Amino acid sequence: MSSDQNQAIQPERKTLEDRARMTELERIRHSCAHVLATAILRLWPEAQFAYGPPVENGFYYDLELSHRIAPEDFEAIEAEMKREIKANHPFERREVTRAEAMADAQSGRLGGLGPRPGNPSRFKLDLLAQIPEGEPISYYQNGDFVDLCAGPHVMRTGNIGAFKLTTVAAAYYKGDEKGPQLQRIYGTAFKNRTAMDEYFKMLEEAKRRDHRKIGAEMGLFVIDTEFVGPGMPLWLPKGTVLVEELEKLAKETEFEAGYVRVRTPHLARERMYRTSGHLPYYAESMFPPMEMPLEGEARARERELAQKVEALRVRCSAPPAGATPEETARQLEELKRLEEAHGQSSDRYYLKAMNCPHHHRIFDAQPRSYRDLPLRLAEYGTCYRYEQSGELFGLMRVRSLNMNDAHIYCTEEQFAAEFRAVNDMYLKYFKVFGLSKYQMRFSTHSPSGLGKKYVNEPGLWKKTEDMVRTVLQESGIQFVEVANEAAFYGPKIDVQVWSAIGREFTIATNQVDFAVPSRFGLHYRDRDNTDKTPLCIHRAPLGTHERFIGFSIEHYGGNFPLWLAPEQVRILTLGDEEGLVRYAQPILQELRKHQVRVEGDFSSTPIKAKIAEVEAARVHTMLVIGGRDVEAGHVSVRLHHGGPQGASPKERVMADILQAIQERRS
RNA sequence: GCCAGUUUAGCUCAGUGGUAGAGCAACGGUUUUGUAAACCGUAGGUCGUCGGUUCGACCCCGACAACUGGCUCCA
Repeated sequence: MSSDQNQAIQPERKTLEDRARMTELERIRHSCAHVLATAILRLWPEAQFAYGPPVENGFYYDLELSHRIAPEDFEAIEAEMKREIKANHPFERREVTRAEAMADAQSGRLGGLGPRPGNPSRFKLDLLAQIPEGEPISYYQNGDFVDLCAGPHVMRTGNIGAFKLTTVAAAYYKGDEKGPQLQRIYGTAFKNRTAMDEYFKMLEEAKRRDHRKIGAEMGLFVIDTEFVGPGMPLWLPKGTVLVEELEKLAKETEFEAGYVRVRTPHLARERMYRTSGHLPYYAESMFPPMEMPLEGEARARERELAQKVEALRVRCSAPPAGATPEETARQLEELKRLEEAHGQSSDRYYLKAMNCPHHHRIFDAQPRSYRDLPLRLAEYGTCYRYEQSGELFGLMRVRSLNMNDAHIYCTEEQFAAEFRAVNDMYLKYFKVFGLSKYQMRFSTHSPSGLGKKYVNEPGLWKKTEDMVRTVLQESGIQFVEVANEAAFYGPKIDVQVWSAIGREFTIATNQVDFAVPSRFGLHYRDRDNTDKTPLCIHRAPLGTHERFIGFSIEHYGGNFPLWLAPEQVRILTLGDEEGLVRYAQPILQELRKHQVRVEGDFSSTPIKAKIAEVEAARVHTMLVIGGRDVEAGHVSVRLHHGGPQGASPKERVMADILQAIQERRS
């Protein structure tokens, strides 16, 4: 994928070398962003501009303006943009000194049509401060509009062939949730009208493939927000087929690769997530805990403890007149101790947001020898994550999810081979699904996050990151390395894929964990009769059912290969005459006997109508049976989206269907 | 969570300050057929929820919820 996609996700300063590599189309779009700013300033001269880069499908400009720009404003803005393009102003580059740039920013000239006294260009001032000492500072000017910009641009505004504003959104300045929120105007631009029309046609097609639309059409899943809750899909029978076919594939693949399966509950005590270290990092994303009533003695003890704490609190907040400072300090100490004990004695349960701690406890449930390693524990575990409401998105981002999870416990020596095997498993899956557009992202820590976002083990970070990098390089896998995106317990590889709509998703993950096993005190007895802590690899090549199926729906446009199709075969008779039904019925029975998902339509409905219905339902194969077929011992095959395939002996057709399913033929 | 928009029948959508329509789907009939839609009929909605303005609200205003497009986050 283009580097702009990454820039959009992770806005880092482009280097001058990056900029020099900007394609013609990117230059057009970047220039169009300047033209957009020019137009907005004509309408609202006080607007303040921040970033205005090209992105994968167009460009945007972030701005601050008291007027809320709405799509109704687009017409007026586009009219101004057209004027600027028609004027065909050249984009003139000028290098300036830092002092000059600061002065122009102060006067409001930068990112404006002229000086704006009392309205300094505050974002440009901030951007200036980010330009490293010694790097040239440049302006680009088109007409009256002067912007702080390293370029490059097209020669003239007239070189922007076709453009259109698309949406308005909010964006945080520099992506910081706590920073100021700006208005972001998105648009797109192309060399000419034809290219732009093609793009919008593609968007239309993408909309048709949207997994939410197809999911409803095909009856795959529903999200019942009223009774179940947002982000918690219900799998309908046809969607459940997809879930179970995926599980079958995963179980077979993992079995072959030496995994063993386990099953764990959906809940665990608070202690689990305190020990794992997830709570401090992750509490926001977990459903709030369930407080369990205590019983018997525990309850009496708890009550006594609560009283003691309360009494001590009163005494500490208002010490008696004669109390010495030592006494007060001692009581504060005591209060702290009791409060802690009080907190620990409560009985809280959390819905699990991840399976690893449960698996760690399984590892610890039996004594382990180096001979047991690598131990690969696999589970399709159900997890619950309290994602922010604005994050929820069809099947792609949900609150209840089924992970294709496994944890591999291994020695350092085994690590490389195991990690490589996991990567190979990804590639194997991608082949089954015909996924060719993907990118491996190697996420590392950042030293500034140590002790906050990341466990404070600089040495281990370096060591494991080196190990992963080496594996990737040795196996010749293309990857990009991204700093400051690791898990809190170690570096990871995420596999990004792009849906038909061009949306980017992390579909799979492969993570190293050097921290949590030791927190759980996991160990194995090594050759030299000492206890050692294993390394742990967290991996989920198929991600979650929810996301993977959501993605597959869009990938296939709902036209699943035979092995995955919710309804694989439908048998259609030409009318409901007894002879036809008598011939068709045993074919249906025979296929069912072999676990084929087959239905029959032996009604009197006209054949054209039956076919129309089956095509709309996206059933993979149709077997049409009329008088001619009965006479010859044939069935007429028709494929969804493939049209009539002619008549063949029924035994041969059935055998071929079974084989295609068995091979998971694409 | 933040910004903007949307919410009318199962689905796709009309509609007006004076208490709602179409097509498809569903259901009941008729129809007996060779590869994407045969005909007739029936039923279906306190117009997202709650509150306000009004003689009167699906329509105007407000709050909330869900969804959509982004941002932040992420499997």
